[in-house]
Amino acid sequence: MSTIKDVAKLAKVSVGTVSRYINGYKIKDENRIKIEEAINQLDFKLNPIARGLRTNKTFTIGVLIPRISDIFCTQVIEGIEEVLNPLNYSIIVCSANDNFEQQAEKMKYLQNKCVDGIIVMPVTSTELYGKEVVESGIPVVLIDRLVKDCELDAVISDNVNGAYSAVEMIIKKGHRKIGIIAGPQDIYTAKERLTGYLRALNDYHIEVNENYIEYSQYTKNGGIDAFNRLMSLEDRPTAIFTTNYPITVNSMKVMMEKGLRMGEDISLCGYDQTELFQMFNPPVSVVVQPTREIGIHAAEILLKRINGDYSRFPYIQRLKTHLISTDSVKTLF
Amino acid sequence: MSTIKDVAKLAKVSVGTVSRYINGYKIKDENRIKIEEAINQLDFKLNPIARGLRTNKTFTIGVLIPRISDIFCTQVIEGIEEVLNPLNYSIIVCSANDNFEQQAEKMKYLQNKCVDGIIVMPVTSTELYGKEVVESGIPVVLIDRLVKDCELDAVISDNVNGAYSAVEMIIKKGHRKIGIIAGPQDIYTAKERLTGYLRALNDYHIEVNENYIEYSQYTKNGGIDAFNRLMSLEDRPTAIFTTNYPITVNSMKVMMEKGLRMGEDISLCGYDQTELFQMFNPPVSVVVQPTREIGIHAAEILLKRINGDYSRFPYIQRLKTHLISTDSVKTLF
DNA sequence: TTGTAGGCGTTATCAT
DNA sequence: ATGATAACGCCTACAA
Repeated sequence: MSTIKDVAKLAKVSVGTVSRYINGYKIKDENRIKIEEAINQLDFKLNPIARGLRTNKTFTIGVLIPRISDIFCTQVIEGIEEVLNPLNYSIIVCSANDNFEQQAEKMKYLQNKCVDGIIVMPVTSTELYGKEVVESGIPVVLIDRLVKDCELDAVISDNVNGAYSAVEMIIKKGHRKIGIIAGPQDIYTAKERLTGYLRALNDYHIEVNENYIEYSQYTKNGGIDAFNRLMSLEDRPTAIFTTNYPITVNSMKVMMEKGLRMGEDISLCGYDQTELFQMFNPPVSVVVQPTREIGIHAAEILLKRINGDYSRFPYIQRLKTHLISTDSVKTLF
Repeated sequence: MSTIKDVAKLAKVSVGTVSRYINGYKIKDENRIKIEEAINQLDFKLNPIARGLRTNKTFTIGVLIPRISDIFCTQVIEGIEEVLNPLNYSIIVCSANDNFEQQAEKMKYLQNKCVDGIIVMPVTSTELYGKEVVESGIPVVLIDRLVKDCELDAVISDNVNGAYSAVEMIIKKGHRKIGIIAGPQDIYTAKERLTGYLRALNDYHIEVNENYIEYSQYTKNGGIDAFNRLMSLEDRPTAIFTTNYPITVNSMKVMMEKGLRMGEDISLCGYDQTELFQMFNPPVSVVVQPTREIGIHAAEILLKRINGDYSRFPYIQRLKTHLISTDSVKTLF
């Protein structure tokens, strides 16, 4: 690997001139040409490690998500890449494995790795595990979930209205006994979706039946027990709103096992999209989040902060969801 | 941020001693204690950038995959993480966006980023785009696909036997008219799966009908036309083997649209697993790859190479698949 | 506009 | 076992 020293020698200029050329400062045309020739000839590549040592910038950003194999997370990452890659930033991906201790650890880890900024999807909304990192001054942008008592930029989707639109659709199809499997109320998203549910019932003057509100973890196996409890009620709901992907999938699984026909014996509306959902018979109604856009906006805000622009901080951006309405929710009248 | 200089000053030793302590060399107990105290007091963290400049090791490895939101890829990454994270390596994830030019670009990009090694899932098997990078001496491990004329370590799944087991199962259920939607034959995986198909037919003395062999791209929308062509044959196959995830999904989509019942009007066996596949009625037969294991083994080989151990190079590791056999393939006799 | 030289935080090579 | 010091490759005053 050749260095700017080699380039300087070959071009018969000083390293300073070479460095200035690289960094876009004005130099004599004559020198520019000589330098360019030397760079080509030596196949010179700037060493980002050395530069990072001087400039305290590594051109890498950390992305910390609850789980790597979660399609929601990776679609967000695609959005992030779309923005960051053209600017030559690389992204270090870390998984918290759905675990808040690991989240705190990985936050510190990324800080120690000298990333220029961090985009994090918190595993819980009660507290930002890894807060010390934020306090150290490194830019951090939240995605998908807000965290209590935490003044940070964030890009989330509008969960209240997302849930509202789903429940509204269910109501308009004639359902009155509508169950929900909500997530843990210490998770921001989960809380908001429950709020949307309650708000819709309220707006349409439907009395809330506490028995129809079930809770479940937002982890991989969530929803199974909750769904079973709803099904074993004496006056069971005619429709169920499942508030995230695993809960939706697992509820469907239980339905299959029990021989319940979706949209016939029981209506279902889920959250988060998979292409496969639309291939069931009937296709599954879902609230779709703008995953890619979340990534794009998060990356853009982060860049702004990295470049020292702290205007409108903390900036909380709420993106609209959209609803896919299908026969998985039966039309009663 | 404090440096080892600060630590040295506070502990009243030289920077050399501190550095030696950090790197696990023997130092006087008395000094060790003083240094540890100083480190705690200053909350000293080693700067990996500076270290990297000296040692030419960054403790980051690059992972280059065709597409980030592909579940197969992310499961592999989880395996990689499992091995690398405990060792303090971080992984930079890059997507080639199913495009060989981008693959070449990203290979160079990773090299310029000074990663210690690269794990790459090639977008095609005809050539390793980014070969110059390999020639520069940086360790590279292939996953999922081998590349022609390319002597590199690789971890792949046994596609021949994977396909063989699927077709064998179909045959044993009484089918004789078995179609296949194969992938582009310049992709190693695709070629092997076709080989497995042919070998199974041969072993069971079933004549190959060229009309039953269709090809399709391995991209997101692959399989639709191919499936339609098979369906429009006068003497159409009774069962179809779809050789990757998108083709499987899209074939199912076409079936739905045409009102063909899977496992009844037409039998289907696919490739690659999604939890949703098992929730259809009937569930979908598939060949399942050991994704996580591929990641684990790839990371382990890469580590070996990074540490200078080039024994048994190039080492090609072939992992077994397993078959989920369901009623999506009808039992004829 | 250019060259020179010091420094970024480590590690490694000397002597001691 | 330790201390002093020269690298590592780059950027950036500073002086010219």
